[in-house]
Amino acid sequence: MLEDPTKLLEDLTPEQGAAVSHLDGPALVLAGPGSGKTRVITRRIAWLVGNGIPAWQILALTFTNKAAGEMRERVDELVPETVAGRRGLFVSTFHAFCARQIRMHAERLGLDAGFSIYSTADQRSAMKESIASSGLESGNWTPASMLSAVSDAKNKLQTVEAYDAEASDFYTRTVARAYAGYQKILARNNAVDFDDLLLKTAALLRDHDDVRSELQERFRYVLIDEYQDTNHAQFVIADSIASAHGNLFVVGDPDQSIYGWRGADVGNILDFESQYPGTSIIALGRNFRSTGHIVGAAAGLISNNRRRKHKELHTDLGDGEQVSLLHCRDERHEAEQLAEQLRTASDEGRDYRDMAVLYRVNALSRVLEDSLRSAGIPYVIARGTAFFERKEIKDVLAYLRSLANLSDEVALGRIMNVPARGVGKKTIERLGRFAMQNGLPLFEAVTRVAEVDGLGARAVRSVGTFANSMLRWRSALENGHDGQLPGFVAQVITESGLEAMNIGGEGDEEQERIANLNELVNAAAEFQPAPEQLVTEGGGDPDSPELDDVEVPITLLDALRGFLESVALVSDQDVVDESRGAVTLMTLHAAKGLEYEVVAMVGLEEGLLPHARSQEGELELEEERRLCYVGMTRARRRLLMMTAASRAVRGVRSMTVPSSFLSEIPTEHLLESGSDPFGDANDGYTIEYDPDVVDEPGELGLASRFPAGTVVRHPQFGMGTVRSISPRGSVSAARVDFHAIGTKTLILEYARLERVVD
DNA sequence: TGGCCGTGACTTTTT
DNA sequence: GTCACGGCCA
Repeated sequence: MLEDPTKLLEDLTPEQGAAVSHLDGPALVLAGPGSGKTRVITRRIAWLVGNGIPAWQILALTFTNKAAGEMRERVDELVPETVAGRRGLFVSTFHAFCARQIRMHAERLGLDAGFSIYSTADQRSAMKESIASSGLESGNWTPASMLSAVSDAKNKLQTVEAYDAEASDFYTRTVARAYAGYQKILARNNAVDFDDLLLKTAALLRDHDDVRSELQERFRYVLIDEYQDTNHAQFVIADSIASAHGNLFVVGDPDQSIYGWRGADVGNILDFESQYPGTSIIALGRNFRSTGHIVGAAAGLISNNRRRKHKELHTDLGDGEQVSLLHCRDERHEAEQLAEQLRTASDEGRDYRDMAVLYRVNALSRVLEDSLRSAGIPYVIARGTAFFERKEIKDVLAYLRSLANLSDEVALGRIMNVPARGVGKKTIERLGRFAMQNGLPLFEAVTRVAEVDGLGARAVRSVGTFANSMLRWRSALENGHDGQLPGFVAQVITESGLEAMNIGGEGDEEQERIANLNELVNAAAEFQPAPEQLVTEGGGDPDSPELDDVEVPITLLDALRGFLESVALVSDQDVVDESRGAVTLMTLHAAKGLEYEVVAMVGLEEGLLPHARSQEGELELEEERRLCYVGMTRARRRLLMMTAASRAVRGVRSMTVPSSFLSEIPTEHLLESGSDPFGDANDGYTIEYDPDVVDEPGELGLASRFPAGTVVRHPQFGMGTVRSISPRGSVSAARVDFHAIGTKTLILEYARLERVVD
């Protein structure tokens, strides 16, 4: 193919071709759903290589490992690695790219190369500690809210100092203190969080001319996928690398911007033109994915957004099926109907792997799983991090992380007494005090446990044994090579006693835990550093036309660090695997960039989509609408949208209102069916609810169910009479006279009050 | 010290 | 309905 690069353009539309063959200067590709965005990027890479640009000068950035992997694969198909100038292509996620830069220049950022990347759970515990030690004890400051404020700041590249300088009111002053304490803890543990990866890379590029010019020199061509979801930090990083040569090629769709809450700035794509004068703009409006009714329905919906660039969408694939809008009685009914629909599609000859079920919140998956399981329909849930959040896996990872980064006291604290070895809170406290008093890292105190005062003989012996194991493993890491990684992981699992601890019983859970531990060893065996990690160590000399074919040997310690990094940066999408022959269940967010023959969206109700937490402002509402749009446009041939007339949330059942988005879809594209719980009930089920509830849909339902005078029963307080009901924010407070204990105020939504019928 | 149990708190989306 | 934490008992 490469002998004649123009062949790369043959089966493309003129617009696609223009994008692919764009050579120098900034370019913005506005790519509607299904318009061949990935195709354009991969062809373009091949085109550049075919036109004499060495692949190692090309940097392609994505948001998920899955997208990066697919891009690599598809480029391989177009231009095999054996072709001259093809080696060294750098395709990576933003976060992995940044992690690598930080690893290479760790010392300049005050880090050790073995730094840990903190997971959400680690972040929370660090923030908790920060809040506690900053004396912010009054309960109003939750770690979650502080972390989100800190994350916002970091995404805007505000360091502690910058944030502090601007903090003027009580709230921001408080955040500033929590932020400062939090960063101190991260530094002490030689750790960074997700946002730091971006922030520190941006700082590295800003403050170190040599690093910046090296990257600028090497990466003459920068391509970015899903540009609408970049935040300010990512913009600065990309801009800083691409500014020297100006070859910044971005692809995205403002209508699919769904990460505003995470700091993504649609302004990056909307203002691209003015940021980069001379930008070539190419709009891809033809949809190759979906049939007419699906495209029409989605286009009708998104046209309700006021803040957008108008864009025509069209398809040549014919009208196809109308979008089915199916109303169900409740979430169980919805789940059963879903299973039935999937079964029908399968009976029609469609493969389960070509079907996906999308929902707004993860909590919805449970009832769907139950139903699919009992219907015998194979399914997988796309939750990339779920595996690594299991306790037995977290334990092993804490060992590994602690070994990779001896300063990581969060990890060390987790494992000192796991499996239980008689090292309790007191012992850990004394070790900590000893470390503090002598200005030592905690790990040092552990290895010198004999010097610590006040410990019992048993504790000294246990800690000593633990310390010896750690030192032994650590020296194995330093002396080993990368091929030993799976063996090493297995060794730690066994010798630490974690294996014995989990072998305990015979139940399904125990079996599963052991299987998971084995799975982790497999993951280590499958782990390979991304190809680009192997190539450039020193060989990345921008003047060398071709990189060495020699792969630099990697030590076991480096391999472990790479493995832990890949574990820290998995996304939900990364575990989506079409080859499993199963229906994929995932959130709407995780579905971005994917496509399926049959797509079902469930829970299309007010409060869920749009989500209650985003109904305050017009901006948030528009993002919810885009989210709905993203979901709908994942479907190639059949789109099924479902509602439940009543839904139990946190154990409380209430009537729902269909999503307002549904009424924004032009009716000619819709085929509405299903039961109307308020109409006649001869459609196969009977109404099983209290008439009081049915009369009052929505959140009023619960309050109206317990008017003053209602006799109720509470699981703890026994029988009582409702005295009054008053709204309290989004919930209702009830004052109840309990016969046994007197008057109490309860939140209706949480108290499990039962109406007692007399 | 460790494990169990009860209570209370909370519940969007994620690299 | 789920999880985390604190208190209590062995």
